[in-house]
Amino acid sequence: MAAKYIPNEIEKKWQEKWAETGLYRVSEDSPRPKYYALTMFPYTSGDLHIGHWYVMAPSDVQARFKRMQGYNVLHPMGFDAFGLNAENAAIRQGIHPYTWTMQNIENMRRQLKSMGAVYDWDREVITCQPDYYKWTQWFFVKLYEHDLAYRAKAPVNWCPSCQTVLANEQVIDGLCERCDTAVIHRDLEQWFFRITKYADELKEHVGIDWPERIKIMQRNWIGRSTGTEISFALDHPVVDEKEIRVFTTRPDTTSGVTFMVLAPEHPLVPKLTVPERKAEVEAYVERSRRQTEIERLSTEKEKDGVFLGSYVINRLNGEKVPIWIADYVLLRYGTGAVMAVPAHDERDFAFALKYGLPVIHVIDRTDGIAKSFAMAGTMRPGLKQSLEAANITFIETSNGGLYVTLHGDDQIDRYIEMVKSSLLPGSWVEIVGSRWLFIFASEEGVTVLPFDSIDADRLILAKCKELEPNVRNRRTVMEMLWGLEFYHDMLFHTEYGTMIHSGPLTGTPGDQTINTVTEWMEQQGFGHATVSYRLRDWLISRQRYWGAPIPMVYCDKCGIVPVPEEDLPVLLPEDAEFRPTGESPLAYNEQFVNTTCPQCSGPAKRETDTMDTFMCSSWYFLRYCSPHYEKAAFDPEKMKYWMPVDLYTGGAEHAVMHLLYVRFFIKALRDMGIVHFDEPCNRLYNQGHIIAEQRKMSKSRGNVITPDEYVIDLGVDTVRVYFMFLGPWEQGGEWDDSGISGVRRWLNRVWNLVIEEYTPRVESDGVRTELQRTTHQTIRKVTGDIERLRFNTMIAALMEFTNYLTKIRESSSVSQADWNEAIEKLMLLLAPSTPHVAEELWEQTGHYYSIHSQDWPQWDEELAKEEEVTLPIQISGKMRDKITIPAVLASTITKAELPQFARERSTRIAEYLEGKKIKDIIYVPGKILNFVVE
RNA sequence: GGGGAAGUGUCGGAAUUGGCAGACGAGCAUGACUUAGGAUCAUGUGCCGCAAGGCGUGGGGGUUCAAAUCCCCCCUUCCCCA
Repeated sequence: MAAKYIPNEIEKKWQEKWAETGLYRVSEDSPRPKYYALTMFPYTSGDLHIGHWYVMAPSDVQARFKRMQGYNVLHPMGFDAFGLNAENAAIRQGIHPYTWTMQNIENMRRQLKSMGAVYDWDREVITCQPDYYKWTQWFFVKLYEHDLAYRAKAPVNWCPSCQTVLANEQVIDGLCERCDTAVIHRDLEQWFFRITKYADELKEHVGIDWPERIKIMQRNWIGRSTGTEISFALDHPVVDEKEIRVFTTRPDTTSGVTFMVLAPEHPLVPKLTVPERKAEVEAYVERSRRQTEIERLSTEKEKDGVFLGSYVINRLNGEKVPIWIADYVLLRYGTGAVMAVPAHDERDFAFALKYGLPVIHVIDRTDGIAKSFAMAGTMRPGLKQSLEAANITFIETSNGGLYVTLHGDDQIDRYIEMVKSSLLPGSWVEIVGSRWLFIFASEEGVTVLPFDSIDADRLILAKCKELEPNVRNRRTVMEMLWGLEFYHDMLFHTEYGTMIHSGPLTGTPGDQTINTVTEWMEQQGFGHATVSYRLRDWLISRQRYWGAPIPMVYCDKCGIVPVPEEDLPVLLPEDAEFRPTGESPLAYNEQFVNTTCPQCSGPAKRETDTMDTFMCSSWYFLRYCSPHYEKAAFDPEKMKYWMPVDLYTGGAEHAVMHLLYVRFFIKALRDMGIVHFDEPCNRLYNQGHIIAEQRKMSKSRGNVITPDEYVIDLGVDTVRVYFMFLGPWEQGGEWDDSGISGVRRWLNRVWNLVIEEYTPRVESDGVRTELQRTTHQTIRKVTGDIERLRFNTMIAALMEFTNYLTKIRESSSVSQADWNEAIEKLMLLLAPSTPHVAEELWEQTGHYYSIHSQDWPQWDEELAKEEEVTLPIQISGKMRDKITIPAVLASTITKAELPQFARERSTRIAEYLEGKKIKDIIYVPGKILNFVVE
């Protein structure tokens, strides 16, 4: 009896041997083509959990596969080691962030080693080590020198609990990403990277194979919108500015502007506030400052605002437009001011109704529908009959009022004529929707007033109030119309249509409005086409200790001076004091703060903020190319050899942060001449997430599951395979270990299959060919699946192959040589997935060390080809029988021969066809045969 | 509200992209074996039906000789953005 499979023994044995012999040491002087397989490095938060393994184990399989395929594979590992977690631990437990981080790394490294990956540990990169962050700082200076880093005062997201600034991306639903505290706004002097300079290039993903959904997310995040910047005239005694500019994507609606809204923190607000409104305005500004962005933009919340008491002039029609502030306008977006067109924007419409601001329609409906309500007692008898005669639809109320719906200009015109003659003096009727008219009748005659401007609104409302006491409390015509539910669907729309009520531009058709209006405004000199982005510059300052210090010095004489390369790194002092004050602990460290100016050698102060950790992770893949290089961030030759990355795997949660920053970084370096390519990685793949108890695993939630016990219990190869076998990699899913023993059982079977002696008995040529065919089909399937990162079906194929080989062993019907060959292929196919088992079996079957240095098996398309095919036969689309025929025949048989052929081969089919007339025969060679019968 | 992904047995999932639905594994059932194990092996296992057969891929409609797959409407879940 052969030795049993005892995972822990062979795992230890081979991991030691691989390390001793330097099996996975990577160098650049190889005749093989290079392959850079990068996995997002982990953040040093503590233990690795199975979520990390789910990311790393399949990547390792892919890298091993590429290695066997003959590539010189770089598949490195490192640690993203700066960041808030370490510092928070320091505050809570009094342990220095460096100590805490390095302890974590030690444990994580141990766990990673137990996974048996191909990582070349000589290339490990740790971002919090001075020899790494020296170069992080160096890149900062480079960006500064190329005008891609600048300092500005800006309202920033501030987490009161973490006491630090957060990037927009770190604010989730108005809460801090890390501690779920509500984020507030604060003005601070900050460092920014000019990522917006690259917005257009980042929006395109030229020449790279990235998942469509990531590209879409990045495009949405960048949010490029083309529109028009329009100037509104400002004539105010105490304000120097003579205009307020707004950005809009709907310049065609400009003549419908009935008010303007500024962000509460807009610098003009104090000056534009009239004294009697000062208290109200200040209170509102104060309140919105305390609110989170998400509260301000929430659609559930009713929009509110305050009138400043000042006006701008709409240069299109000369109308005086009141200026309001409202918190749904953000200073960061566009110009911090928007023109409000309540007739064609839902939010503005609600705002106008709430505050009694006029609503003027300036874009025609495209469906040509108009509505009118003829109130009971306002019409002479006979209108009903006229409407019926004209085929106009209406609903009569119990007291004789008519709800009229008009379709098209003809009906509207005819209706106007009918109304003109039917309307009783002292009454009015309005037509809304595809026409905006008020018809008034008095003893003197009939007056038709177009509802087309703010003045018209005033005039019409006054006349209505005279006639009807019920509407005397209405502030606008629209408020009056809104009182009638029948009209609701007519009162605002956001479609593009022909312009109306727009002076010289009236009549411009809907498909030309944007261009025509913008050109016209350009000629008139108060508007121009422009592009606006949602993407903001990347704020990188963090008021924290545990990050790379920003290498800048402030000198009274020379101003802002970067630290020269020979003085880098600016080291973090070891004796920092950790207090949650909101300022970097570095600010209290006098030895750190006080320095001399690199230019004039006079006394100067250091920048005390540190960098966002996304800066550290923006170039770590470059460092892997030459991790010990001292003269620069990387050895240019080695970088040229390895970069760009061939396959980058990691979670989709980095879609708009890390993955956008990395691309920006590379583009910036390219423009500086430091790198030679446009994109950091050619192929990106996002695996899904393993969740536990419906949530992502995290220490704070207490739902962390570590791989360690599974490894001790079942062996690491089983764990690796189980992660792959769970389901499609990109999908992730809830952790459930109920199937893991199945994988272990399978590996047991594999083990026994290979180890136990095989004795041929009756050799059969037929079985031999079949064995060969199955082997080659398996090689083809496994190769294709790893290439496409479909690990679950790859494992299933290997299981099927083992099941098949078990049957062959039972029949003992192939020669020893044929058996050995099949087993050898099986071991090679297993090598990337179960490196330890494969290596041990390789040795036990008398092969030389190491299986991982062997060539990946090739398949022969001819040998893999089926000799016979199973042909399903349908009668009128229903599956009735299957017949097995030679593959050659399947492709040569003619349609005419088929009915007879099928009858001969299948009595069932013959019965079904008995007495039936065949209307049609569908035959897809080797796939399906379908007789369509009467 | 907008954008994206998904919905298949008891469960995880498969289906070469329009051609045998349910591969592979788990679970369950029955049996065999035994140095009684976290075994191992064999057989069965979508639903209804004694059967012939019928029904079945979230629901409803459509295209097609043929739909899990394509089109339209609706429902549910997850992710991203407002």
